[in-house]
Parts: sequence; structure tokens; C-alpha cells
Amino acid sequence: MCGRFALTTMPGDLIEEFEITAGYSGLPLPSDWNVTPTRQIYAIRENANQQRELTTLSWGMIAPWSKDSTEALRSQSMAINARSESVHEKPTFRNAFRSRRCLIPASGYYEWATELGKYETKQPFFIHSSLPGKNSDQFKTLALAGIWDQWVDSNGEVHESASIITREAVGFLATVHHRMPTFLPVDRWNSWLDPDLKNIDEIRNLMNFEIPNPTIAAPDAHLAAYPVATLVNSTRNNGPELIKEIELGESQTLF
DNA sequence: CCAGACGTTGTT
DNA sequence: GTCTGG
DNA sequence: CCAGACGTTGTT
DNA sequence: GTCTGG
Repeated sequence: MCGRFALTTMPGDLIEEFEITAGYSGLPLPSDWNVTPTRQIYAIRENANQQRELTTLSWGMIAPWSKDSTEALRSQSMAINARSESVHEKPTFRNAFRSRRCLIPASGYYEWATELGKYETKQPFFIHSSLPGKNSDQFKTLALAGIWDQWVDSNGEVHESASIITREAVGFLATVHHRMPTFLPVDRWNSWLDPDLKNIDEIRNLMNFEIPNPTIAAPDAHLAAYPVATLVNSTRNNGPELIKEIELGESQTLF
């Protein structure tokens, strides 16, 4: 799944890559090789004027019925991901899924090896595009499927938050971990971001790579992964060294 | 009817 | 073990 | 996702 | 808020 990621792409590059028409008015987020739940992240969504905008919001969906900030924060940490299999019916997510979908850009994400037999448990991997990125970015930015929502606190302040949608892992990614984020290919961005597309089955099909269109590459086709140091484990660590490839012991070479 | 959950991950 | 904070 | 805390009293 | 369990 996706509980930690990296984002080092500057707003200007995101505006190009995601064909943002409404620009970005906020401050640029600093390069971050250890983005953790509840932090500010970028999101791409469609605004009220049918324009595509770049914004920042916090990671982990605040349950819409939260009564106070404590409850909001607690709910947020528990909803950093939403399962693609059930996101359309869960009370916490379904309204957002119907009308507030977004894309979440990532330079890559981390996955800790689980009991799949290939690697030591908890060995972290960095998973990224196999295509080069724009300008100073090493890897092409990934577009992760997300949903967002607003929550108003007792002072009337609006808090925007988002969840990343996950699915069963496919291809070589399944050798590291059995879940992965849901990737959206560029030709599905418009439909995904369209708040007027409300047919649940149509929306769900946008996340599906098996059924509709054999010309769409498997999600793992343009991805690569390599093991990294356990530096990333601690949320206090940050910097480009977190995504540096390391050598694993003999029995554990695959990529 | 009211009370209490509502979310994900992995692991047992 | 379980919950909270990042 | 992982790391780290997890308790109370009274006093500043 | 809305749904489920008792």
C-alpha cells in the first residue's frame, strides 16, 4: 500500500505535467523524501469553473462526522488509504468518491516487504517510474488516485484532506507487497477528475486495468523498485539519501 | 428504540 | 498489545 | 507506513 | 451524518 512517499517536484513542473489550467496560488512545498500521514501534500482536482487546479491539503481523510479536532486528527491517521474494492460504499469515503476525486503526485513511494518469501520482512523499497522526470526530478511523477474532502472545525476553519486509493498489487510489485496505490494513466485523468461523472460503475472502471481496454499497459509496466536503507523508517529522517539504492545480501537479488 | 462504529495495514 | 504522532 | 509512548501527583 | 448490532 502506500503509507510513506517522496515528492520533490516543484509546482511549476507539476503544472506542466498535469496540464494545470488554474495555476497554483499557494507556497511551494519543500522537497520531501519522507512524506508522512497528516502532512501537507499536493493534489490535482477540478475546480468549480471546470478548470484543473493544483492545491495542497493534508494526507489522511478527516471523517466527515468528526465533532472536534481530536476526533478529526484521530480519524485522519486511520484513513490515509481507501480500498478501491470498497471505497464506493464505505460511509467515510463514498460521498467523496462520487464527487471529489483527485490525483496525488508522488516522485515515488515506499513499501516495506511483507511475508511473501522474497525479502526480509520490513526491508523498505522505493518504487518509482522507470521514465525520467522533468528538470531536476530524477523520475517521472506518479499520478495516484485519491479522494478529498472538507471538514469545518468549531472556529469555522476549513480543513481539506485526502486519501490515497489502494488496490491489489500486480506484476513484480506483488513480490514486495500485496497492496499498491492505484495509478491512473493520463488518458483517464479527465474523467477521474470530472465531478459530474457520478455513475459509480463508470468511476470504478477507471481504476481497473484488466477489463476495459487492452491497450492500457499494466500498472507495473513503467515502474521500477529497489531496496533502500531503513533510514526512512524514522519520520525524523529526511533527505535524498533516503531514496539511495542499497545492496541486499546474496539470496535477495531480483531487480 | 438507543449506542456505537464509521478506516487501513498486516498478522494470527 | 494498542494507540498516537509524524 | 514506522517509532515511540503507554502513568500520577503537585508545582512552576 | 448514516448504518449496524443489540
